[in-house]
Amino acid sequence: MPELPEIETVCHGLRPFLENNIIQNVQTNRDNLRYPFPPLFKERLETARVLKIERRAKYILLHLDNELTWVIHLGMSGRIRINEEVSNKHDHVVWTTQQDCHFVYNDPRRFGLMDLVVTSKLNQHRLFADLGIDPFDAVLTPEFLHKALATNKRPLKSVLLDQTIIVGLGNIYVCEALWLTNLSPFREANTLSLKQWDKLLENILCVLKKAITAGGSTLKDYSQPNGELGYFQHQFNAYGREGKQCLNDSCKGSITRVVQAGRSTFYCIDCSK
DNA sequence: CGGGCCACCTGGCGGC
DNA sequence: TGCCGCCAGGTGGCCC
Repeated sequence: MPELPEIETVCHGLRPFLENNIIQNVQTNRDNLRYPFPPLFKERLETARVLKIERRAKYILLHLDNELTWVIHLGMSGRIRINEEVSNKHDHVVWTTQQDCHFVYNDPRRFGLMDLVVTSKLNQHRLFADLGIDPFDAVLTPEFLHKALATNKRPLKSVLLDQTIIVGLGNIYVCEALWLTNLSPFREANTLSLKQWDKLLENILCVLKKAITAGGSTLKDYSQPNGELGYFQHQFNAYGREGKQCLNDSCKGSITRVVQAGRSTFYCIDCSK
């Protein structure tokens, strides 16, 4: 479930049950997700208090009172359920708090990861050292993008997916933001005017905000930790709409699916330039 | 070095 | 039914 809006939604759902609470009874049901669990994973988490939960890029950071940060990434299929006692296949990590809340990390494909990192050294950690700018960071401006990509001939689709430039966007929201801006995913980054970067950034922020408000997008399963569905998928204009009519009022075209850098891209050939 | 491709996993779905 | 191929919200290593 994991682009920026979905991670934001998960953080939001976890806070009331985890922040200021003490972790106990951590149980791992296998040795690894994408990577092995770090040494003493269970021991270092148990009795620690969660001070604050925040999102960085598509990572969930749980800052603990023992100078460590619990890093969680949901990969493609990771989910966290709260207070749902039924146990399912692929429930890989289970934990509780002293307040008797019960948490389950479920991840069929195991592209997710968990790690424990010294909080003061987070920025140097290999997962975070090369990350680009968050879309909601004021440092990210049209002027910055225009300048930074002035000689970059890569297609916009791959530039926007590149987490070393802007973080948080994934396949869905890149397709949506480009469609909203009438920009082709094949358009070379260096050919955008400052005005076009301005429009594109505005649409990126707009689509992300709307998706967060909607609780994220749910493609196959529950999105939010409380089991509620995210419902932004009902507002998709491009993603998953192959063969359907373009929703741009002044356009008679339809949405095409192509494979770009190994991933599906949905766009309108007629009105995206 | 930059960038494209493919692997990492499991499951669901459509077609035959 | 059952089997097969394709597809899926991400990342990172390898190879040119």
